[in-house]
Amino acid sequence: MRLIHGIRRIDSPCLVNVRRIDQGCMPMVVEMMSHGMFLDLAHFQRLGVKVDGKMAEVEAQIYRLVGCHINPSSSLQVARLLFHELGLELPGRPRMTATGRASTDEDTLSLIKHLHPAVNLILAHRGYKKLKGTYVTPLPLMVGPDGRLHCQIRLTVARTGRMASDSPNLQNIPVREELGSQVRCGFVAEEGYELGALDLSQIEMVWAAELSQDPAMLDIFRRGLDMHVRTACGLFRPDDGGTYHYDAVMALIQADKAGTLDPATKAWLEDFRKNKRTPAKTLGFGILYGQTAQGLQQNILANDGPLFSLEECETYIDAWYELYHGVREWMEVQYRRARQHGMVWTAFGRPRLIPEVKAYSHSTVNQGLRQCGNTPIQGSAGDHLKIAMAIIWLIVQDFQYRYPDERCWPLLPVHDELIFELSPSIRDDFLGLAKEAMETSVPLSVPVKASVAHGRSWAELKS
DNA sequence: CGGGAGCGCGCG
DNA sequence: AAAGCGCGCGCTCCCG
Repeated sequence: MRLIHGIRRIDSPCLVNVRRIDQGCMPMVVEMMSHGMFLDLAHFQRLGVKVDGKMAEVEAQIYRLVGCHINPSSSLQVARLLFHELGLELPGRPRMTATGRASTDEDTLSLIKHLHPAVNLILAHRGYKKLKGTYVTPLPLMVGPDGRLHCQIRLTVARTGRMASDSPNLQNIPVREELGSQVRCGFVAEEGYELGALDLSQIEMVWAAELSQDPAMLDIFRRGLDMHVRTACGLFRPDDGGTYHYDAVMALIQADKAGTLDPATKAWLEDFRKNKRTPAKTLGFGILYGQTAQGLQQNILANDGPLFSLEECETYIDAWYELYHGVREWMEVQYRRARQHGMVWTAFGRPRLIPEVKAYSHSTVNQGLRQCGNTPIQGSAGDHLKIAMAIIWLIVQDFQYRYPDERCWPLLPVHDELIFELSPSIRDDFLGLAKEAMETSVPLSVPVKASVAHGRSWAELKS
């Protein structure tokens, strides 16, 4: 099978292919950097005042509680305050950083937040300070004379082949938390235009299915099922000992969307989401990263899920690999490949050297093995977006030629999505064609789905 | 005062 | 202890 510009799927290292992929997306990348993103400076101004207010409030509360001024940004001072002066005890073993100092990161502090009100205040302060210092204050200062924010897009820094952004990094603009997503509200289209987004749906899971050719995974994506519900039904048992049935759960989800669910069933569904589907989703992503039982336990907890014992976590990891056994076999192939060749590669032949697999240290070897499992998946998805960009670039040029008075600007790639600034009059046509191009740019064993969104600000692009 | 670890955390 | 992949970056702390 042959893709654009002679790019092809190939199961061996192929630098010619890599050059074709990276050069293919260059025209769009160059244009993205030169357009830049438009900021609503007044919004940032208001947000700054708001965050400053909250930060001052929290500082005062901390002072009132502990009677002295500490710097919540200093992990040393925080550790001294919490663990020595207040004498708070961590459940389980003490958590240390790599250099042997007491850890004070969010996961650690959340374990003791019920022991003293200052803990939550310190976390809150960190959040505000991060928001202010990383986004709200510096970004408006980096706007160019054209009123727009230009980043550098790096094609080759990430060793998986993903793109990266710096000066500033526009690929880590907040979105997950409510207050953080207000930063995205400040990324807007210029007056008279709109932002549009195209997203490769679940692309890493799709590539896991494609690379491993695991039958159960292929079946899920071919039939367009909800993988996490499916996994949850395969892994978990209801308290009454029966089994969850995929079709029954999906029927409830549909009914919930239609708003025709009685309160009791709705509560049951919420419980299923929180305690079954989300943990199954967390587990699935963890698997792609080579996560162990300990990490999984923490992560499910961090995602507001139930506390599983380490034994349970191990059982679930094993059960996941049982459910999708092709993935385990594929990972073994990657390990062997790395030991033999010292490298792994993506579906398009982009190689990554993994010298760690030959190291003496166990932990280093294990780190290398996790990279072996993850790199072809993350990297193939990265190649995939680059190839999609090369093809969508043709559509962009076509629109720019046919509608010289309208705007059709690519602005930013974000790992599995593309952001554009568009005239409303061409928006639907362009996004429709680009969506189709994105879905067909790389033919796989399963359908590739792209999702589309548009709105005045970046915050409205969640589809 | 500039440079560089170390830590922590934002995103996919 | 993060034994979770890939990035970039701000702040603290310490050094020369």
